[in-house]
Amino acid sequence: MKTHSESEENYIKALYHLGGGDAVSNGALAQRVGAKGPSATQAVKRLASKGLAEVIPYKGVKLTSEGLALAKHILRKHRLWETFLVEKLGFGWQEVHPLAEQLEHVQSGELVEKLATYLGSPIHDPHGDPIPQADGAIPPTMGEPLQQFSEGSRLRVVRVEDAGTDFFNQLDQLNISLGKEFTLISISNFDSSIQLKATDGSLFWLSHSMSSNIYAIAL
Amino acid sequence: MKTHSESEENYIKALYHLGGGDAVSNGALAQRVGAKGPSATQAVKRLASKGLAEVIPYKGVKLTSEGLALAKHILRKHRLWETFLVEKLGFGWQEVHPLAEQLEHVQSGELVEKLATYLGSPIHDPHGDPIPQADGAIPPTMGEPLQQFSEGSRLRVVRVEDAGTDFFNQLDQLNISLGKEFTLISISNFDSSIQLKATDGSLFWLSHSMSSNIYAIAL
DNA sequence: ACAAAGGTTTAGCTTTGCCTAAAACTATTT
DNA sequence: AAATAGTTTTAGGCAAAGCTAAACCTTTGT
Repeated sequence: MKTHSESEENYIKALYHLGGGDAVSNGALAQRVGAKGPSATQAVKRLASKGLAEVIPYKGVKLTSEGLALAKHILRKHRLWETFLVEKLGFGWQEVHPLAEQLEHVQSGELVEKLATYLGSPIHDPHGDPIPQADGAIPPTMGEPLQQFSEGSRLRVVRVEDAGTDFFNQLDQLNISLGKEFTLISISNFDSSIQLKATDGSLFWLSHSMSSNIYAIAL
Repeated sequence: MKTHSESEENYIKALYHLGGGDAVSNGALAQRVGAKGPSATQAVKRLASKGLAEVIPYKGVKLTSEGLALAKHILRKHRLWETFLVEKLGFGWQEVHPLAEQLEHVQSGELVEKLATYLGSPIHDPHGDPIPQADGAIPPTMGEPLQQFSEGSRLRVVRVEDAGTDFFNQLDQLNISLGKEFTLISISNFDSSIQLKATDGSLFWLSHSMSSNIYAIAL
C-alpha cells in the first residue's frame, strides 16, 4: 500500500468533505485545510500527479475513484478512533476530534480492522455519523434537522454536526446527547428558533444555528 | 506544552536509548535514527537551540534534563501503546513495535493518562520492559539473562529484548512467552547454549544468541 | 612529533509544504 | 463589448530535514 504524507491526507479529506466525488473550488479547499490559495494549488497538483485527484485549471478539482477510496478509508479510521476515545477511554464527544485527526494518520490496515473488531464493528461514531466500512460502503446517514419536524412531534436525537467546541459545550450545558428524546413544542416564525421539551418536563429554546446542527428521527 | 516534530522526537528517543543522560557520538546517533552524519549534526543543533540537548562539537551530545524528561514521556507513550495493542487488540508482541512508533507521536497528555488508566496503570509492557510513570519514575528492570542462573534452577521468563521479528518468531515457535516457567537443565561449556525443560516436561536447547535476549527471575 | 585514518562539521543541493506579491484568467456588470 | 471585480495560478521565498562532497578536528601509529 502506497503511503501518503499527512498533508496529502488532509487535502484528500477536505476534498471529500466538500465535494464527495464532485469538483471543489480552490478557494473552498484552501479555506477548509486552513491554508492559502497557492498552497492548495500546489497540493492538488501533487495529488493529481499521484492519480488521486483530477484538476481542471481555474475550474476545480475532484477526487479520482482511487482518491475517493482513500478518503473513505481515512474517514473510517477517524471515526473508529473517535469511537474508541469516547467508548473506551471516556473522553467527551467534544474533545475527540483533534485527537482523532492525529490518530487517523497512523498507517496500518491491520490496526484499523482490529480496532473495528474490538469496538464491535460499529457503523456510527459518537456524533452519530456513519463509519465507512472496510469495503468502502457507507452506512445510511441518520436523522433530519430539527426544523424538518412539525410542532408536537416526539423525536430522538441521533446525530449532531461536528460544529466546534463551543457548539458541543452548549449541547452539554443543555443536556442534549445522542439518544435523548424531546418533544418539539414550537418553531418561531421570526428567527426559526425552536422550543423543545425534555423528558423531565423542562422547556428550552434553541437558536437556528444550534438546531440546524442537530438531527433527529421521529418516534 | 511545546510541540515537537516527529524527527525531533526520534532523535530524542535515540539519544535516550544510546546514552540515557550521558554523551553519545554523532555517528552512533545517526546510525540509530537511520540517517547520515550531517543530518544528525544538524538535528542536534536544532535540539540544542530548543534546550533539549547539549552539544560539544567533535565530542558528543547529551540530553538536558528537559530532554531526558521528554524522552521518558515518549517512551511511556510507546510502551503504553504496545501494551494496548497486545492486551486489547490481540496483536502479537513481535508486531507492535512499528505501530507504537507511529502512535507514540500523538500529542496529548490527557490521552496518555486516560490510556494508562484504561490499561490498569501497567508498569511493564508486553516485552517486560518498564513503562516510565507519569512523574518520570522508571520501574525496576526485571530479570537476569538465562546464563546467570545455575543448572537446576527453576525460573520464570519476565522480559525479552526487542531483538527483531525473527527472534520473536523463534520464541513463538518454542512456545516461550512472558510468565512461562522453566527449569534450567544445563549450560554447554562449548558454545554457551542452554537446555531448558518446560512445565510439560519437554526439553529443548537455546543458542547463546537466543538465551542472551531472554531474562528471567528465580522461583 | 607528524602524518594517515577516522569521525565530525560545513557547504551547498533537493524535496515538501507553506507563504506573499504579482500576473492571468473568469465572470459580471454596464 | 469592455471594464472591473473576484478567483486562481505563477513566481519567488522560507524553513525543516534529508543527502553528498569537501573541509576540518582528533586520535593513533610510527
